[in-house]
Amino acid sequence: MKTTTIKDIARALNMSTSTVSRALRDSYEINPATKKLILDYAEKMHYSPNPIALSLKESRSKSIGVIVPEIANNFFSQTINGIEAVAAEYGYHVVIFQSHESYEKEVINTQHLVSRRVDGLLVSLSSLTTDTRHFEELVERGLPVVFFDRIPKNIRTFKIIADNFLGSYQATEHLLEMGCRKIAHVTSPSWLSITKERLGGYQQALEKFGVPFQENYIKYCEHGGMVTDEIETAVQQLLDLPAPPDAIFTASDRITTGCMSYLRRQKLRIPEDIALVGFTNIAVADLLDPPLTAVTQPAFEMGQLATELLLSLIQNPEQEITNEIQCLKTTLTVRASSVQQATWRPS
Amino acid sequence: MKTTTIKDIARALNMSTSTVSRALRDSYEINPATKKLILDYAEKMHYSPNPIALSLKESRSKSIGVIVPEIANNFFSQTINGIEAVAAEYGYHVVIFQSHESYEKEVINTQHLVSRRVDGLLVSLSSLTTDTRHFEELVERGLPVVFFDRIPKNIRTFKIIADNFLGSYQATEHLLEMGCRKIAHVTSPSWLSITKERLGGYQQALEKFGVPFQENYIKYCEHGGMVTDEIETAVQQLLDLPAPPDAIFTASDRITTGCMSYLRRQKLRIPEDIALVGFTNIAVADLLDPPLTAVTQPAFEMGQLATELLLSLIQNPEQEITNEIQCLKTTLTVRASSVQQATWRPS
DNA sequence: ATGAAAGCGCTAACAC
DNA sequence: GTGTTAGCGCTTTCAT
Repeated sequence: MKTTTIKDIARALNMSTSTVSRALRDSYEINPATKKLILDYAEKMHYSPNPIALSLKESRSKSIGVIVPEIANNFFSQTINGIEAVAAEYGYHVVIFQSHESYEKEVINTQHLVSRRVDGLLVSLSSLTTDTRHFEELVERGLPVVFFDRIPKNIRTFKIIADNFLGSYQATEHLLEMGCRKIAHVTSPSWLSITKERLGGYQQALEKFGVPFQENYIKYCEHGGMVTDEIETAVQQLLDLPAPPDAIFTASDRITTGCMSYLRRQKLRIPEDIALVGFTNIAVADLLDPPLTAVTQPAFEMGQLATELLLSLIQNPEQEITNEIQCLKTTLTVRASSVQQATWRPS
Repeated sequence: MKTTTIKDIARALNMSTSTVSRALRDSYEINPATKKLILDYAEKMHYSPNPIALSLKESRSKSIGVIVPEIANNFFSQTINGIEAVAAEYGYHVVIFQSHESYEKEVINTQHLVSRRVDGLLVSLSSLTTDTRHFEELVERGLPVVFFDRIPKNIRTFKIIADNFLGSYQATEHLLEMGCRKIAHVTSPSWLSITKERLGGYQQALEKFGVPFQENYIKYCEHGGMVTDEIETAVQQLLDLPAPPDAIFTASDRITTGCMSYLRRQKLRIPEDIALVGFTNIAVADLLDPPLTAVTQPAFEMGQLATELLLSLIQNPEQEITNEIQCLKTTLTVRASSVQQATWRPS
């Protein structure tokens, strides 16, 4: 598509490109009459500055890269909404890549984005990422990077997370208050930050209630639930225990729905046979059978905050990183999946 | 972040930039020894070509723009997956904008993407778009544009849709076979292509069964369900009819869940009091209460196909547009929301 | 086999 | 108030 350039305008109006450039940027040095002439002509020709030329000149792309495990996921698509909202406001555009929970894809995505010359990076680690040197190196080379949700240890930069510990504590406490004592936890891989944080909250709640922690009630899904099989195996192993759980606390969108689906296929009644609470942002929690008790994260706000920090880092890369980790509150919404009809009345 | 340029390499190795450039592109004219020297040094310095410089030179950005109503939506996030898969394969990156079902935002997004110099555009119209001149003009100016799902009339370019007519026909036929005779249809605004196509299939099924079409069983949601209120008003109006419907056929993710949620709050039993079938790609249809009968679109494939056509158009803008509209098959999955227990047995 | 120079679109330092 | 020029990183034509 042929587009008008400053040069075209200059030639048509018989002046130099710098005059045109200055007029378009509304410089005070340009004669108002000339300015009007140029502006009118530019308007007429649909002139719009070429951002690529500008990027080249100013060696910045005005774009930020985002790497998430997957887009088709309530939590991440909500986060992306927040990211886009802030980015757009500051004139940045957003290039999104998916790791599909694969370490290799994450590394390749990173290389792509760097070679694309994004001005900064927003990352939530894939479930199979244990080695984060590909990011460390970038941070050392001075590229602004902000992590959210699944964050690395030992990389000194901003990180935004939900209060996974407290969210998980509250969910577990709720199950305990409902009378459950054999609470299983089906979660993401053990090495992920969110896994550790959530496991911590779970343990602390147990402790408060004097319920001993049992290792075999914890099941890790390596692929974060991307592989249906791993969820079903985990749940079946739980059901096969000598003392099968009376409740399951699940740690992500996919694990939660996968788990619920499997329990139903096994004809287990929720919550009568087994209670269920999910750490999930699924949109239709109250339309499920039964309505699902859920801990939700402020996904949109997390995306916003992460982007604001990234942009501030882009504008001032030398700034001191205080408040390295910021924690946003989760919300526990109690629904029927964790509450025996007899004992429960809506508040 | 300081990156290595061809110039840096040239200076370091004491040769000209053209030699370096040629070596990096593996030109036959370069002495193998020199070539190796350059390649090794480039490797060592993490050289990667600056795509911005390339874009400027070749006046193409190797990026495509996508405008969808919203990302946090099963259908569109699945489509985007398909888009990204194909784009990545061809070395293109994808810039996504959301219209949030607003005509004004759609126009602004379009301008943004054009001024960003995307090489092509992939669009699904917002529910409030009745005037498509902003796209017509681009197509006339020679920008490759491909539409999917919600497509305009009278713009001569490729369009990908699901077989909305047949999908809708089958859904309605199924309800009729289940014995429903008062079938309401809650759908998107009347002017959208998908609305017309789906209404057409609905009508044809009624006709086949000799059931008269009743205008007051059709409810349009102007904002495509983005506003919860419009859905609830629509459903309530249906329930208030002298002969309230015995079934509702809903036309999108949001309308479907909004409708289901309202019916439940009104303590209507599905399907005993009223059957429900949704034209929706919601992931957890079988976990809902009751499991939801749904017509699903091949969203991923639609994204793939649309992108392939767009890229072909980018590579050859002058090509003749044959097969202007391509139609992919939908799938009807029957679940409990449309089937009385007594009469139904799982196949 | 290698180098010099122009040009992609734009800005800004430096003339005049 | 306006023009000339160099340069952002890269490719490519035209020398040599």
